[in-house]
Amino acid sequence: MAPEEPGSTPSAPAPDGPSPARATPPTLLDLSTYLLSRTGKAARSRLAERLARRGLRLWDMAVLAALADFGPHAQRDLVRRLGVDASDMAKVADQLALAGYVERARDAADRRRLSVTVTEAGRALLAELRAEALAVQDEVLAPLSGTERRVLHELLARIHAELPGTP
Amino acid sequence: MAPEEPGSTPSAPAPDGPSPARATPPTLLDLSTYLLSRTGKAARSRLAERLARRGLRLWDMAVLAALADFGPHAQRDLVRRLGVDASDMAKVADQLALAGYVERARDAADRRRLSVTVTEAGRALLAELRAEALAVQDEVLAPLSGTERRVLHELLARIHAELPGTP
DNA sequence: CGAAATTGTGGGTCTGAACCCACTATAGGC
DNA sequence: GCCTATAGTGGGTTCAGACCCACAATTTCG
Repeated sequence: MAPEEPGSTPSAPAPDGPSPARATPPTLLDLSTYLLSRTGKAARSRLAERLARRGLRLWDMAVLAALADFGPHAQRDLVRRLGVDASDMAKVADQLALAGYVERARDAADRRRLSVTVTEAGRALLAELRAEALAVQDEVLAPLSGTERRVLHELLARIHAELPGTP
Repeated sequence: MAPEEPGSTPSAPAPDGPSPARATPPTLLDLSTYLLSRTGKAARSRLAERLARRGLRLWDMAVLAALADFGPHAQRDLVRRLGVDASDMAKVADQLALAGYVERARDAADRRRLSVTVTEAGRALLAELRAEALAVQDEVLAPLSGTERRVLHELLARIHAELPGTP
């Protein structure tokens, strides 16, 4: 299991890297679980940070995307599609409506329902957010070639498709 | 931009999937950022949940791995290597020592330093945790073949290597 | 009609992660 | 010997995410 390596005693300047003893344990690097978790976290936090600068959260983007892709939803359908808590969705929708990115209207057929629709401003915002996400992607995937990025995307898509959403 | 699709009105039973209107917005699925974030989160939370059943956190595993891979560390070196807050590391080390997975001893040369060493119990635990991580990996990467998993691992490793740790 | 279920909302809690400061003990420069 | 820097610790705060309950308005079922 090769447990013996100096590292703590800097007597032998191991050819590991520039800084001393900063390397991640191989036991962790061997785990795809670990790499996936780490890179995923990097991607998420970078995007979240960019959205935060606009006063937005990741859920805001998800809601806009759902509305732009699939058309108007009742709030409960957004809840089902995105797997958020209904109460949290109410808050997100409220914020987005206040900022003018979506419009809410009582459904005439069932007046309990609130039908949510993207506005033009919402679509424009979504386009910008998409650009931000692509920028982050470019940062994170910097070491990969175009082909490699496509391969990665395809593999991740297959994994994602099989993940239990909230069934 | 193909914004028009029924989805909300279940008049047309689109051949999307079994459950109605549960599909993730393509705008999100197109982003490798999103897929990376989602799959990474799935991996991390699954592993975290397994560790929690043993009363452990992810950091415990990271510390054990560092000690097993690189030998004894002063606490401050663990802090540097893993990028944790010194105060938090103190707590983790304390827990691990209490449970008998590591031993702490004052460094004779510099009596401010606490030298942390894995015990046999610690190594045994790490082996079990590694097995748990591999089990999670098998769950998450289920849709991929062996070759594909190797490709994915290699791509992720390259990405991870270029991520700014905390320099 | 009356009872039961559903939709949206407001106001919480609980958890983990990350961070920060004050303090003690020790070391090292001068 | 003094003065500054460093190692570890204890006791916090802050923040986001997920969750949960009680409630009003409304629909639907018996």
